[in-house]
Amino acid sequence: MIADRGLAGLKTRDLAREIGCANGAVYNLVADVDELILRVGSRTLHRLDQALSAVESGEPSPQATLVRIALAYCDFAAENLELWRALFEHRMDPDKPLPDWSIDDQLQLFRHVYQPLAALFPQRSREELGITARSLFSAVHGMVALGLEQKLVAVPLPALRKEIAGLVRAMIDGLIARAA
Amino acid sequence: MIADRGLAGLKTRDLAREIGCANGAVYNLVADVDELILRVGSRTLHRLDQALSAVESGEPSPQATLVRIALAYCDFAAENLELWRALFEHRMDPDKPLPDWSIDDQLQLFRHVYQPLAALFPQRSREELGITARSLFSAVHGMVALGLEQKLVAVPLPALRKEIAGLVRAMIDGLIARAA
DNA sequence: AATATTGATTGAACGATGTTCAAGTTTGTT
DNA sequence: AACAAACTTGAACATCGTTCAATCAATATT
Repeated sequence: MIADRGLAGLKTRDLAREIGCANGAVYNLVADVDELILRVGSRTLHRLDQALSAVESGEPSPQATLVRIALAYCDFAAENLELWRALFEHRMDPDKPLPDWSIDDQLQLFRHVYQPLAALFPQRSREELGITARSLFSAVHGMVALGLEQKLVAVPLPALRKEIAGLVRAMIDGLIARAA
Repeated sequence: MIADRGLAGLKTRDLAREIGCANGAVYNLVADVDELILRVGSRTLHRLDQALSAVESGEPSPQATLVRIALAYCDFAAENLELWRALFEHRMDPDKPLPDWSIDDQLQLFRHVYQPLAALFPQRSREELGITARSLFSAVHGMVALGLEQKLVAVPLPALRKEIAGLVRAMIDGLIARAA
């Protein structure tokens, strides 16, 4: 339901009707809609993880791998738009903290960026690499997020991919030049 | 109310009580909560615009200006966290389109990135520059958005500023190197 | 086999929330 | 003073997530 109606289109009554039970029965499977959304998010993150892993195989240069990962992220977001958006649009009540399994899911993502980065900058510490990996990931995420937004001018997907590839290469080149 | 309770904490009844009128009277000032949020967003965007303009004065190099703009964006987001989040968290019904004045507000933002970029790459066309400006802006936005997120590990603001400055410089260096 | 216990299922009900609207009140004009 | 226009009110409506007493089914126990 999230996939084709968006997070806002998820209603417990519709959901109950679709799976064939009374609306109250939803709460035997799940404590909250919050938990429901988190569990859907967990599946989405795992599929995203697989999509990113699929492009890491046998690549010559770490640079090329990073570009391919960024493009794979973009493609996944475009092909799973609503599910991907649900990962970031959803906000918990400030007092209810995220369960640990959900936090773990999210941290796994940076791993994909971390490894090629570690190959590029072997002299850097684990912390430095972790921070840079997060920054790089965030930058690409921002480009995808605003690029796929309908709010402003919609960017055609091929143009967005080209921009992402260009800017990722520029970022890596710049990082290498600064390290030298 | 958005500023200190967040978008989700904005309730028409609370609002009516706070401004001293009946809950129905809110709809004489505004057609929707959507419009209300958009109007608050407009104010936020104008203040953001001013904050970015304030760092553009008499700067030597376009590079330094771009870094300062990125940091100013980060600082504004940190100091106006909930209002800034409201700009991006809010989603309209898919059938109700954004009013023109709201779209204009948002497009103005890219102007700040466009001008220093045009100084750096005078040979590029207006379209190319516009696209690159949007990409650069989006990348910084992504770093700020995920950096200020409490969901994952909270990043201390000084560390985030350092990361943004570093990656912006790297991106610009990379763009220049590729242009050569 | 008969009964008791446990657990799932139901759907009505509650509270919160955005929105509407008939009725009442104020304000402005002639 | 009399009328019209506009504003204000607060009750009512629809739609949510969520709860829960009652019912039902299944399983365990005697």
